[in-house]
Amino acid sequence: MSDTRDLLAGLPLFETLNARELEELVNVAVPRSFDRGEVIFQEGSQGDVMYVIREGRVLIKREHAGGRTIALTEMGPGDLFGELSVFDKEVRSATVECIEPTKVVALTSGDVSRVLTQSPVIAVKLIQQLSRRLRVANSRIGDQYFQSTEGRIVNVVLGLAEQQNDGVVMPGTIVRANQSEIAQLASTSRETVSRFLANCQRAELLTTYRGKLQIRDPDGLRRLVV
Amino acid sequence: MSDTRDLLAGLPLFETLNARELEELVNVAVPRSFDRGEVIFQEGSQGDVMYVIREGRVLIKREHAGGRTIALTEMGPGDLFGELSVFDKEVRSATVECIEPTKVVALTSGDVSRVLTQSPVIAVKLIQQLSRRLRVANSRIGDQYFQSTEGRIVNVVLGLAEQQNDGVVMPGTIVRANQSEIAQLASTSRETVSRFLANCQRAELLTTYRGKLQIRDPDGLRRLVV
DNA sequence: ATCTATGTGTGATCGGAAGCACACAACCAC
DNA sequence: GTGGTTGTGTGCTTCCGATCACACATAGAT
Repeated sequence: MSDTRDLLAGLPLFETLNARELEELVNVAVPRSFDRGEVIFQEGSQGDVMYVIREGRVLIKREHAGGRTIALTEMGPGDLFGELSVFDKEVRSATVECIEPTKVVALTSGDVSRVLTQSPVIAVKLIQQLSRRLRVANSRIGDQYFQSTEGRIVNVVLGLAEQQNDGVVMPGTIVRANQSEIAQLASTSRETVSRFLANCQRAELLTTYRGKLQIRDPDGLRRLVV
Repeated sequence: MSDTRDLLAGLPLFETLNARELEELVNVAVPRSFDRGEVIFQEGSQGDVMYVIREGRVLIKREHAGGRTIALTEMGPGDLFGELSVFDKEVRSATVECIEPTKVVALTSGDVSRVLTQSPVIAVKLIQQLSRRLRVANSRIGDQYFQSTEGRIVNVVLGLAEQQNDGVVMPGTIVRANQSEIAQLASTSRETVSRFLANCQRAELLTTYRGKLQIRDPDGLRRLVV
């Protein structure tokens, strides 16, 4: 599978591997496909496989008795998930659900640790990546308290916009996401998202469609976040 | 400084170092002392030094325009903080304030990375530790949404109780913390903590003092968290 | 064309907790 | 002692946003 090799070679994490090491990894990587709505793994379950997204989008979420759900983050092509359980052998800390038809390659714990212990460079890269994730998580903990609900929704929308468009957000940028998705990422209710987006539309900050929206005035939106 | 060696040798992170490597680290470690209320470093500032707590307690916090403050976590003897900036070279993501007279040893970025690249075992340990921190952070993001304010306060109190008493919480266990500290850790207001603790006292779940409290009925408290 | 699933708009209600404003209590220094 | 600082208890008001309960709009399937 030469596209698996391209995928893995393209990850910052593995870019320092030499051809032979890379080939080893490619040989053990298992490609898998999922439909929209399918769950790749469930919070609380056992598992020591990590995944790299080849195409599609997934939502990393946590659920709670009573049907309440929040999403920790959304991931797309090139993103890596499921590593936590690989490293610390604990059960899955979140559920991963595909919000589009999604293709991934799976790497098992054993395969990864072999590469890891052989290559300190990769270990250091991983440490950096985890550090960054920790920063993001901490910053969200702060935001949940500091920001109003509307501020959080704006953050989510702009965040998705960046993520889905290589970091560039300008008037006209499209964001693929429905209201429930935004609500879960902003830890609020779908109704509140609906009302707020309607207001933004009236204020000509953005235009809404079914399942996506278009940013009209990025700076205007940013100004809503204190 | 032989107690610095004992401190570092006692950390899970460094336990696999051999005598010579350990000695190297001890030689470059700089001991420092802070008073209660002093700030070790501030969110947003530059810095690539990490610290190991020898004695005392610190609060890792984030502040926001308008005086609102939350605490991400409390740390005590043996705990490590400030590593994020060491690994990813970004500015400090949080402020660290001493809530007791505190002694630490400081390790600079250079010293740490030398050890790190030499010893893949330590790198892997670090990855595990960061993974665990990430889990905790994610779980708090969930809790902020899933739990009621009272549930969060209970979680904080029980969490502190464990942390300060080697993981053991039983009737009679003492927790050192004032209401503001608890409020910041639970992201709520001091008044709400006061009211709730008063209720708990009436329900004979715990007894409050000035700056500390005593757990009377751990299970009764746990039952308040759904 | 019709049916079903999926996504959206909006009113009405209602409770929880933040925020303000105090009084009071305990500890510290000198 | 006497004051200053730090910690605590509690009433009152206000308001944000969750929740319930709908109607409606659009997309796909057959």
